[in-house]
Amino acid sequence: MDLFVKIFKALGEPTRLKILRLLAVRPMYVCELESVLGISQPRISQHLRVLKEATILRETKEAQKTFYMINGDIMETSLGDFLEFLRVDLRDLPDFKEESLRMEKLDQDSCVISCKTGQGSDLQNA
Amino acid sequence: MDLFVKIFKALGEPTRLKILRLLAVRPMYVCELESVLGISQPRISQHLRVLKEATILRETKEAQKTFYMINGDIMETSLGDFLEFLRVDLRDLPDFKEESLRMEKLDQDSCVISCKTGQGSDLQNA
DNA sequence: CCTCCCTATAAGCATCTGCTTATATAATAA
DNA sequence: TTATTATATAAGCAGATGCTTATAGGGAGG
Repeated sequence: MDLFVKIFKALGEPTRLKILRLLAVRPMYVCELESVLGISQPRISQHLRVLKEATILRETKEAQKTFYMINGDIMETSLGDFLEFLRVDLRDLPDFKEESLRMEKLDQDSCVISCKTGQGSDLQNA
Repeated sequence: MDLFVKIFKALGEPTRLKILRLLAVRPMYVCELESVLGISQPRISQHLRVLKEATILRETKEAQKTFYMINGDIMETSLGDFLEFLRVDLRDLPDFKEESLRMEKLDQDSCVISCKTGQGSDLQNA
């Protein structure tokens, strides 16, 4: 889940989306991105770092230049994984261990209509 | 592009991802989410609003309760659209009109190795 | 009516984020 | 060496974000 958050956070910024879209055309040097985007070099470097730390990009050093490219089929893969994450049984997700139990308890008590009551019966098990 | 940013920004937050994952099991009332997640009601309401404004969720009012659910197949659709957005020709994206031109110019001048020079020839057209 | 229940919203606060300017680092060229 | 090119990083600041506490408002039931 943490990786999904990191990836989505990286994608949820207009400048970074633009960089990603340009690198989808072809890998580029930082200075090329600077020319094409028309924004400052530090600004680009900072966004590239975020995208790289989210495993979306990877880099290759060439002399003084740095060549940035999309990390393989990361987008297809990770977005596919995310849809799968939404589909699988909640009990199979370690991050949702407690939530899974509370939800089953809640479904058992489905005869109880009030939320307040449901919460009460839940607290008995907390 | 703005919608993509909005969607990814909404997804790039752990609490919201958890809410989304729970609603992938079944639609729920706010008070149910409160019980299952074990976090405060205002906190949930605020996150629900963000997800709703990103078109990820929709709501149905039932008396005092509000029923939240995932907005159809929004995730499959929008993530598919995003992959398509990364694939299409840059010139077909209105948001990349200027970038598209600058990039073509940059590719024309590919004989010029230096970024500095490339930037110079680009500025001639600015 | 009055009182809960459910939800939304507002205010205040601490943290995070993205930008600019300035500087550091490293490789290349003169 | 000194200067230049390419990139990364740091500092500082304004605005955004997420949380808590408090409150508002609408419906249900006594």
